[in-house]
Amino acid sequence: MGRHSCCYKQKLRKGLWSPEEDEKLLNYITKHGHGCWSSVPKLAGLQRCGKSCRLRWINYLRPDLKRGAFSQQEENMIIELHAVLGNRWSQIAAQLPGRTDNEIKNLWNSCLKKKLRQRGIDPNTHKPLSEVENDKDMPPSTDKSNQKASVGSNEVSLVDQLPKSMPSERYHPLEVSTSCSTQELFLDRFGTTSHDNTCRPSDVVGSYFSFQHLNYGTNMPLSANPNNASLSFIPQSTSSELNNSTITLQSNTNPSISSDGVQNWEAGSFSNGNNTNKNIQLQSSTNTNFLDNTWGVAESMKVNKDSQVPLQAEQEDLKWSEYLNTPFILGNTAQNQTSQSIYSEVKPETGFITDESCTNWHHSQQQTPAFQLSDIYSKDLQRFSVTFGQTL
DNA sequence: AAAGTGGGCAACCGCGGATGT
DNA sequence: GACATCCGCGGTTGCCCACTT
Repeated sequence: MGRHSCCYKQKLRKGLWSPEEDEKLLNYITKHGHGCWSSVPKLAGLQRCGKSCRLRWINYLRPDLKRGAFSQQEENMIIELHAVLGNRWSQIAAQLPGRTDNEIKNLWNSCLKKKLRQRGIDPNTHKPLSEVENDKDMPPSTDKSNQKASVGSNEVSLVDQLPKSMPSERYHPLEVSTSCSTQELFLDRFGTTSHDNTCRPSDVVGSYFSFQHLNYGTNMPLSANPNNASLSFIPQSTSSELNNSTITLQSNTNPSISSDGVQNWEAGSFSNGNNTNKNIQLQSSTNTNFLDNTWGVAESMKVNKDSQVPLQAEQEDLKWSEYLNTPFILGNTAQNQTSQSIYSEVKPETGFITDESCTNWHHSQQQTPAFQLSDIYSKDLQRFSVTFGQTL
């Protein structure tokens, strides 16, 4: 495992950058691009190592950086993403245009962690502190789902290849048993193209993919249909014309993979009454990603006007923005759900509602241990949505 | 006014993955 | 396959500054 040879060299400046150094680096990269970072300091006339130059560029000099304090939406977004991704700062930063991983990491460590604790939420697990304390009291053997929680992450296990026919009533969080976390599951299944056919997304989505609503300040109705291996986005039925609106992520057997390694997922049958069969190209790339184009969950998320999501009518845009700022809900009865953020007020989460078409695993709020289920499923969904976008 | 303290931030360090030879 | 190099990431450190005593 090699290290930067420049790291061993002496006479290299360390510490804060001077304005002159900034100017040199900025001028050089503006004119020539960074190319090989190890050669940048020499060519730019800097007494720095390449790593230092790269860091300075990424965290400070890059022209697309957004300056200033984080907005509330951005903070919410970070919290939500952290709940999904854990300390994967670079992936979180990828969802926040103009923000760097370092910036987000600092914000988290200095500010957001504190805020969450003040609100009674454990920043590592994103669960209420009381619940976390209870978990600690429990013997390890009684809660396998928590054993996999990694340091600094809230990773929660997911059903691993549950049979399609498994009755939903039997599904209980404590029975969730996996050899890997949800995130790992998706990373494992989606993150590489080298897997054999048993590791396609359809296995996950189609076999037994469960979602529910997560009150992180977003309201994202989705459903999974285990019968046709599809993940559906069901806009909140705030108006009659949207009642039938769905975006179905067709889990094709073989998602197309472009030459740059980006897997392309076609969303079939996006319709809102007036517009049918609109295809949504779901790509995981820095420019167009799952969250950006499909269910960006915060107002601050840019709406890529070039995206292939065909938002034609202004009214439609408005409704989309509503969806993007409301919690994950399964089904189209989301208007009954309170959309208060868990981070605004700690309260037991309500159950989740599935799309009516998904009768195989329909859960009603009355008949399930909704809080536990929702706690797990919602995070699974968010992990899926983000991981889907980030790691394909 | 000086010293102490804590928070925020920029930068460094060390590691692992990817790639080239 | 072994090794070297580069890149990127996450954890940590240390400086700066505002605030308090």
